[in-house]
This record gives sequence, C-alpha cells and structure tokens, in this order.
Amino acid sequence: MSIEKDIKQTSFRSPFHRLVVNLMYTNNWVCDHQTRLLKPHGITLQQYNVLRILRGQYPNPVKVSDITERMLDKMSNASRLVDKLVAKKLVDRTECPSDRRAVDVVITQKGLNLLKQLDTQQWEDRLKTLSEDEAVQLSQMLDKLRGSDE
Amino acid sequence: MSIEKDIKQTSFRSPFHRLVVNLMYTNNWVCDHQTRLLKPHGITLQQYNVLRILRGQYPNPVKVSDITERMLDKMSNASRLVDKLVAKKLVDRTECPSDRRAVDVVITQKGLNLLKQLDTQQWEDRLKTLSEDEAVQLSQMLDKLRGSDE
DNA sequence: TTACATTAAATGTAAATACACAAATTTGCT
DNA sequence: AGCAAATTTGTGTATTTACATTTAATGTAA
Repeated sequence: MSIEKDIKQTSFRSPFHRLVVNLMYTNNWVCDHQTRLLKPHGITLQQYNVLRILRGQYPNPVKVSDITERMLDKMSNASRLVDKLVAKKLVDRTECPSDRRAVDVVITQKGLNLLKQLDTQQWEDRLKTLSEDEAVQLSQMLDKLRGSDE
Repeated sequence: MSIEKDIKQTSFRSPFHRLVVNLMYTNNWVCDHQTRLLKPHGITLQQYNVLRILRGQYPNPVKVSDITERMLDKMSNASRLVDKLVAKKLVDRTECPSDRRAVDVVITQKGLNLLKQLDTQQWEDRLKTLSEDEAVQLSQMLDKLRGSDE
C-alpha cells in the first residue's frame, strides 16, 4: 500500500511511474519536516541550504555563481537570496578583490551559531526507519537512477 | 562520487545527510526533465499532476478538496490552479449538487487528449538506467524511509 | 588601444506560491 | 428549530520564483 494509501491512488502504469510519484511525494515529505523546523528560526529551506554551502567552505568565501551551481534546486536568483541573509546578518558580502564583477560571500559567526543550533535538532532522526546501510544503498540507487553512478 | 561530484561537496556528516541531499537533488533532476517536456504544451508540472488525478477518477468528478489531499506537493491553492485549467478548457468545474459548498471538477476530452499525447512521450524511459526490479525496490525503500511501509 | 564577446551579479516583471482570512454551506448538539 | 462549530472554496497580500534584460568587469584578438 504505502503511497497508494497516502495519495489514494490504487494503480500506477508501471514501476517507473510509481517511482517518480514516490520520489516527489517523499521529497515533499522531507521538505515539509525541514521547513517546519526552520520556520521558528526565521529562515527558509533555501536559505538554510545556502548557509550550509557557506559553512562547508568556511572560512573561505564563496561567490554567488558558486552558490547557484551548488544549490540543489537551482534557483534563478541567488543574488536576492543572499540579500535576505545579509539583512539577517547571517552572511557577509564583499567585493572580490581579484575580480570586481564577482562577490565574495562568507558566513558570519551568527550564521555559524544558527547552524550549530539547528544541527543539534537532529531532525534526521526521523529517517532512522532505515539502517545506515540502507541509507547508503538508497542513496546509491538514486545515483544510478540519474545515471551518475560511476 | 556522483552527487559529491555534481554539487562539488566532498563530504557529508552521515549517510542520512547524504541521502536527504540526494533525495532533493534527484527530485529536482526529475522535475526539470518533466517541466521541460510539459512547457511546449503550455501546462505546468502541478497542472499536469492535477490532470492525472482527474483522469484517474474519470468520468467521476473530483472535489477541489480531494485534489488538495492527493497532490504530491500540497499547494496552498488548488482553487486558482483549477482556474488555470478551466481557462485552458482542460477541465470543467460545476457546483456539486449534494453539497453546494463543494465544487466538482472533471477533466474534459481536450484534457484527456493532452494527457494521451504526453503519455506517448515516454519520458520515463530516461529512468531505464534502473531495471524494473530496482525501480520496485527503490520505491519500497522510499516508503520505508517515510515509515509508511506497512 | 579598440572592438566585441563573455562572464558575474543585479534588477524589472509577470506569474506562482504560502499563508491568513472571509463567505457560504453543512453538520452536530441541545 | 436554533445556534455554534466545522467544512469547502475563494480572496487579499506579501513573498518567492522564473525569465529576460541590464550593468559592470574581464578576456581576447585585431
């Protein structure tokens, strides 16, 4: 049953059709959980993801174009997204010395603290219906699905 | 490598973290493909999904509230989404006889024709990097991830 | 150096979305 | 019946998104 039950559909045309629907449904399930956790902290899921990209490179700066590239859901406008984070003082934006077209973005201490706080929320525990091995395996199958498993 | 390569991230905190990122990334990969296929036909992914819900019940009507329930990404406003489909004459909207608060929505012949046309595009072939068995297995693991595998 | 293409970021805009709320109808309770 | 609560859809509004365009800086080649 599972999805069939959740979305009250009884049949799919093929296992591939069911998989696509399931993928969207599950993604949404995860995003909902995350969004709900982030809301009290005043940031959106996309902003959260940007902050994590910046933390990954800290203390090195990341250019707006790099952020766009690395975003999971490539959004049309990293510029305005960074605006919001600057306004919240979660990141600093400075002109890149070596290329004045570019903009260096760095996460602030306040931003790092926020992430730290969110880390401890351990929302990923909700995924512990899977064993660690299963998580690895599922991830690998997603890679294979996209044809980038080599 | 795979996602690590795609989003230029070299490490994840845990298999669960990697899984969540992979899920979002893969979902986006799929949505992009679909959106690109639908665009020439003048409908969005959400509209497409609504049409398929309606086809699943055809020729029975579906209420707006049912659509909201069954949507993969529950949107805040099925009402306006149906508006768009009515404007394109892909669905009919009539007042429900037994409950005048409710609205019955039915897909039109034009809508059915459009879906038929899209069916033949077989975009799901792009997922054929997986065998049918693997698609079944992957789908089951997604069910388990959400804890609705019983 | 000048001309022209390319790149990076920002902006204008129309459309879509989230969220709160309003209006109409039905349901349930006494 | 009468009235409060719940249900269903629609609307108002601020935010976000997609997409095209603009501005500024850099690269390249004559």
